[in-house]
Amino acid sequence: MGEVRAQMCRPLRKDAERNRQRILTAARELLAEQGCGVSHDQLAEAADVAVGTVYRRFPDKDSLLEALFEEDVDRIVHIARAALEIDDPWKALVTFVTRSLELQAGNRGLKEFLMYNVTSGTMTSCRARLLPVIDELVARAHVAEVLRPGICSYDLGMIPLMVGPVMDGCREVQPDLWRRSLEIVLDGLRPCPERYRLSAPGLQAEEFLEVMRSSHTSPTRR
Amino acid sequence: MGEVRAQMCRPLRKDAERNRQRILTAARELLAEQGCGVSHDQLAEAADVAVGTVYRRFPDKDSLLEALFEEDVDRIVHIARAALEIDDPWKALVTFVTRSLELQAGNRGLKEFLMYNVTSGTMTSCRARLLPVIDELVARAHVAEVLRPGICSYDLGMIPLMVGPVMDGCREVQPDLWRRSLEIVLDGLRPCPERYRLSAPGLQAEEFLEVMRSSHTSPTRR
Amino acid sequence: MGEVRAQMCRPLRKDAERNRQRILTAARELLAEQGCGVSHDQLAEAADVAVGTVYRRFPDKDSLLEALFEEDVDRIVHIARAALEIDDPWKALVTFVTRSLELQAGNRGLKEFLMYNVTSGTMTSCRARLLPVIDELVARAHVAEVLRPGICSYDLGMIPLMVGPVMDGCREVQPDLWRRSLEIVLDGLRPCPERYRLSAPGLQAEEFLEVMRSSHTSPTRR
Amino acid sequence: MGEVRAQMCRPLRKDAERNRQRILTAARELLAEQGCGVSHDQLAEAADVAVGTVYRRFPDKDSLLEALFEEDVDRIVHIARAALEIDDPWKALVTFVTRSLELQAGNRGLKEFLMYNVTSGTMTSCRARLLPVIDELVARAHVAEVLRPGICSYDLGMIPLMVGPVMDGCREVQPDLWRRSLEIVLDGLRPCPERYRLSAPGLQAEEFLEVMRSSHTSPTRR
DNA sequence: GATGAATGAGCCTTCATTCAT
DNA sequence: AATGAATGAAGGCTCATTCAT
Repeated sequence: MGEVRAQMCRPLRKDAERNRQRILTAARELLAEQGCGVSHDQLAEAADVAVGTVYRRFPDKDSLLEALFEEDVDRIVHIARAALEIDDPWKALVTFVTRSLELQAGNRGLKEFLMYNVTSGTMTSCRARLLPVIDELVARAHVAEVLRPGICSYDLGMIPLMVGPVMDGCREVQPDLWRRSLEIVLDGLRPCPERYRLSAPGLQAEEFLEVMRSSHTSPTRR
Repeated sequence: MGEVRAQMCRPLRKDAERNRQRILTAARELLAEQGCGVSHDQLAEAADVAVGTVYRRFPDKDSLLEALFEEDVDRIVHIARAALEIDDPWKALVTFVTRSLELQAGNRGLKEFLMYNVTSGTMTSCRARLLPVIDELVARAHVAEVLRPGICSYDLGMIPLMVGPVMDGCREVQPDLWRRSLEIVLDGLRPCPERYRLSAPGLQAEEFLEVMRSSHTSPTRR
Repeated sequence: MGEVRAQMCRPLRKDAERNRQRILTAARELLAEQGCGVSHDQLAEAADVAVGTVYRRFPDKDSLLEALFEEDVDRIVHIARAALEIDDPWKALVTFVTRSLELQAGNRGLKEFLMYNVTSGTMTSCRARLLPVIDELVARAHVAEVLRPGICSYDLGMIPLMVGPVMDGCREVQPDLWRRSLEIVLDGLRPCPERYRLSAPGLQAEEFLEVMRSSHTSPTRR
Repeated sequence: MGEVRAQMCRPLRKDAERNRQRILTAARELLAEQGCGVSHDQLAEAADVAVGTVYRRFPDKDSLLEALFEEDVDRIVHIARAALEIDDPWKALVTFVTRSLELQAGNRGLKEFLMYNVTSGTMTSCRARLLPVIDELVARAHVAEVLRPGICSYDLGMIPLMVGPVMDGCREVQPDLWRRSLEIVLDGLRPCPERYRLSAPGLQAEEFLEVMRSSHTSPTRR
């Protein structure tokens, strides 16, 4: 919110911009380590500015989280583009998902943000940036028939949500355990003609797509 | 801890037991709605007792959460037993998982508890109660060759973690959306001979089992 | 207070008396170690009775402290009597004071009680029991002219107050340091003809005695 | 601690300094009356600031007590310096001790602080400020042979501890009664060649000094 | 704009005391 | 009489947010 206005109005004064960067840098590190619960005071101290400055730049915690998240999305877009270079469409998809999750693995704040913002406006706008690339990854896989029919980009979008808690819960035990759960999910995305079907299957693809699209155009606010 | 003693020593006095139930009832509702962050004061007010009473019965938040969780585990054990009555081994497994998740769907507190207690002692003891039954479900499925080789009970244990955030994130959009993600995971558990394999697969079954078992015998303390 | 009534009315029932003793025994130990700040719950637990029982027997903390103090006074009277057996009047006095303080040295609760009850009714009645014996010690010393003229029993009564804080403050450094301060005080009690005098001396003996006596007949209540 | 930083870094902002003074003023009064047990809430109300402000300035009770105590020490140093102006070495000593105690007489908090901080770091640093001046008072008295051989500054340091409880205990009876006990102690400090000796004297001077010095260089932490 | 002090609500916890069982 | 559960005031502390400097 506050962020948006700042970007619209005019470029920030030089020192203000420098402070903004300091805050972002400090916040990135702190949030990755300690999650979204860090206090404004901690942030301010780490950034070596006063609390008031944090508030001026990021009127609420969300606007800060969003700014950080935007940067993460940049990287994920980058990963997705890189994956498009891979010839094997399934391998491309797997590479994209795996790389994205590795990004998320060490970043506690990011996982929390994802969990509490599935339907937020920020998430919607970020999805808008990601969807074209992911759609292409998905489309290629469908053409090659290496993806279970009916799977769409939104299904991929759930994966970070699903794997995050496994990362957190198992880190102490074995930091890579999440890869096993991911493998199961990826297997679940594969086509498998002779597979048994649940008698009462969940949402079918068309219905699912409609629900997701409508929700993201006019996002539900909590 | 405090709870344990109460259960070991002798039945509570009648009035005490009544208050204990009041607290549990209020807590169940509050936690389901608002998550584990509810304060002792809120609990006391909702249960219509004084704070001190809450503290007497549940000296720390954990002991309360654990009491509630025990009840949930009771139900899940029940669900698992009921599933064993189903002839079709795959259907039994699916039914168990689905019913368990339905239990969890409306309960924010339960989901949070699961996420933050993967390696806790409580979770370990609860797992000890659940594992025998689940093991049987899994064994039957393996015998019938309807479960991907290498899948074990611990893999099933990750499912609540994985589906929880999808439930939360999508509730506002469409409360049943998680069933679709679950379907993907369940498909991932199916055997599929001709399936492609990831070039760099995650933990293999044997290694995985060893890690999980060792961690749960002497659980890592946070 | 409550104590008094209990003693007046009738002998306690046997189990009640047994509980009373348990409480006193536990309290003696706990208070000696931890001072007067121990909670009723601690006391009850240590005595292996319920809090309510502590309250029934000793309606307020003071009545318990007083009961314990009575016992201490018994011992001090005993010490004083024993000191009267010593021929050298000065040595008798010194022995009495030193032994009393040794009693007090390991008893944090006793020191605190003394400090907060100088003018209490209990203290007054205890003093009444002690005074005759101490008076005799003092009188003998005066006759032998080994005590500075004007010193009276009440002056001796201040010594435990004075040495207590030295005991507490220096225990960690050297548990016997208080003996040095005591020595100074004892030296101050000796006659010393050629001694300089303070230009503005404090209360003179007669006045002092009068003040003390009047205060102790009808003790000021805080 | 919190205090220290404030004093080191830079002068406080004007409004902050004003609040700090308010707090100190209120605290001085409250502590003098009610002892060190006053709560942060009481302090805040008396100072007409919010609790948070008290905490910001004095993160723990100790830092507040220390700030107050520093001021008291300032005054005592002043008194000691003034005493050095007095020609008669004994009279100088007596004046110093008496004036210091008068400062302490009406201040319950100060007495408690002294009693519970004999070996604290604060006390050690304060002693460091006082010792030079007191040493001079003591040295002059020794040269003039009006002080019992072996008495040192540390012995004088015990006097406030000793007289404090007498002040408290007797205030209601007669607020000046402590002067009589002080007189005894002062007499104990006088030289007196023909005086009897205790058969088993306490710590001798050399040993005493060593104990005290070592303890105050590296103070024992409670 | 930046600063950081002040605010005060709100959480956690303990404990003296009462009173139903 | 004994028990021990319940009460609730009170103290300790933190932190998001505002606003004077």
